[in-house]
Amino acid sequence: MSSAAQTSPSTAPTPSAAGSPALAGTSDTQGRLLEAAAEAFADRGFHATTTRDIAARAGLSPAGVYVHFKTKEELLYQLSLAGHLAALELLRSAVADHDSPADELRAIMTTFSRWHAEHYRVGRIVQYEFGNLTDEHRDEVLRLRKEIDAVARDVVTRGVASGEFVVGDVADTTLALLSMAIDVARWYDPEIRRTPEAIGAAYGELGLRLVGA
Amino acid sequence: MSSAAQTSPSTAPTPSAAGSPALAGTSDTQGRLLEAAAEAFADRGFHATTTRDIAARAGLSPAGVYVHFKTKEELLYQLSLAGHLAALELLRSAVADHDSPADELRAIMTTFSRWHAEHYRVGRIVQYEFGNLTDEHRDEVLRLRKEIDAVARDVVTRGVASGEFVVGDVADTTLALLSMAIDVARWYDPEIRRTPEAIGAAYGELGLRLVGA
DNA sequence: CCTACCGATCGGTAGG
DNA sequence: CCTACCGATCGGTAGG
Repeated sequence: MSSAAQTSPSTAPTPSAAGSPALAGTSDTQGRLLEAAAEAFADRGFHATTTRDIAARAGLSPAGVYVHFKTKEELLYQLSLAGHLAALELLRSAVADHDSPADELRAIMTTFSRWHAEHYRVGRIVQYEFGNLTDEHRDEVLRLRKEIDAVARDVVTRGVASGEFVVGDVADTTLALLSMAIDVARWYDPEIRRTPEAIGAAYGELGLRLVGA
Repeated sequence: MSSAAQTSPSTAPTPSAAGSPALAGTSDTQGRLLEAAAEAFADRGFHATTTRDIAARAGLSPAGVYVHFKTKEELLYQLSLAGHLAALELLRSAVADHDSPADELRAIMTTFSRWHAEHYRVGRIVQYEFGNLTDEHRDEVLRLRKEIDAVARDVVTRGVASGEFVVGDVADTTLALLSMAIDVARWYDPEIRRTPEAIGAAYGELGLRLVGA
């Protein structure tokens, strides 16, 4: 239900800048800054967002950002990391909760596309602001992206092996499946009448069609 | 073969800033500026690109951009407009060249995904820099986007009517079809071994699967 | 967490 | 199409 990665519930007053990438309903200043940055980065993009804008949205002075984060990129990194971790965890849970490739694939597509609708701001940051990370941070996040791909590819591979799926090419098909769900973050708008749940359900079925199941 | 919209082959020396959004292999200064801007906008994004960088790539002084374009956004607009026109023309031709919904859909998916690979820079500008246009320019381009959607939706609608296609929901399915092709611009990298042609062929078949044909 | 501020850069213009 | 430049803004820091 939450977009957050697992957060150690440290009530200890550790003001470390490497703090938890909570993002959920936190009301502490660090969480407010992350939420403000998520909104701004998703709406205007990383470079078009000023640290002053983030600070203002969080109710701080222009320099208030730097009390909690070393750089503007650090804010992007925390959001990107938390988003990737959440997405990976979501896919892994979807697979773990089912026991045939078809059910797993439906669950993956349902949960992944729904997530990109519900959390379309973080989704956009994950998918489109990736290139603005530092080299080190990009490399780290890239590892998570490969894990996400691997989870999906594994389901398709097993479905083909069991004869449940018939596909032309596993890699092509996996990529197209993920594309459908990822692109939701681009076109989703909270104003539209389709709910994230309905989108998830539709994409679960579309995913099965793509593998001939 | 070309990414350009129809260009009046004006050899007349009209140095108008409203000149042709050629983008093809033009070697005139305006074309060089557009190509330089396309590279920079696609690689770093609109806001992260400086007019000085564009000018340098085109071999001009820092202020050289303003000889040909009123603002940095004007450059983005010309690229976005030309890209949308090219994409729309491509889809219309694909439909015109075939005479059953299945063949039309395969052609649409093949050409659209191939185009997003071959012209992934312009594709990224079209899909992801859209929000950086001025209100007027965004409205104008939005009309083209709706026409693009309409071409695809019409093919799906006719396929359902003729019984060739079986889909859950026409709008959902159309959106998912376009998503697959559009997302190519996000992940495509000229370094990979898959060619734009191979991607097009694969996506043509994937599109048919999605409509149960 | 704030005030005050700096150095750098940027889009755009003046005036050839 | 260039040189020279301006006004504004921005990320980040000093020093409380």
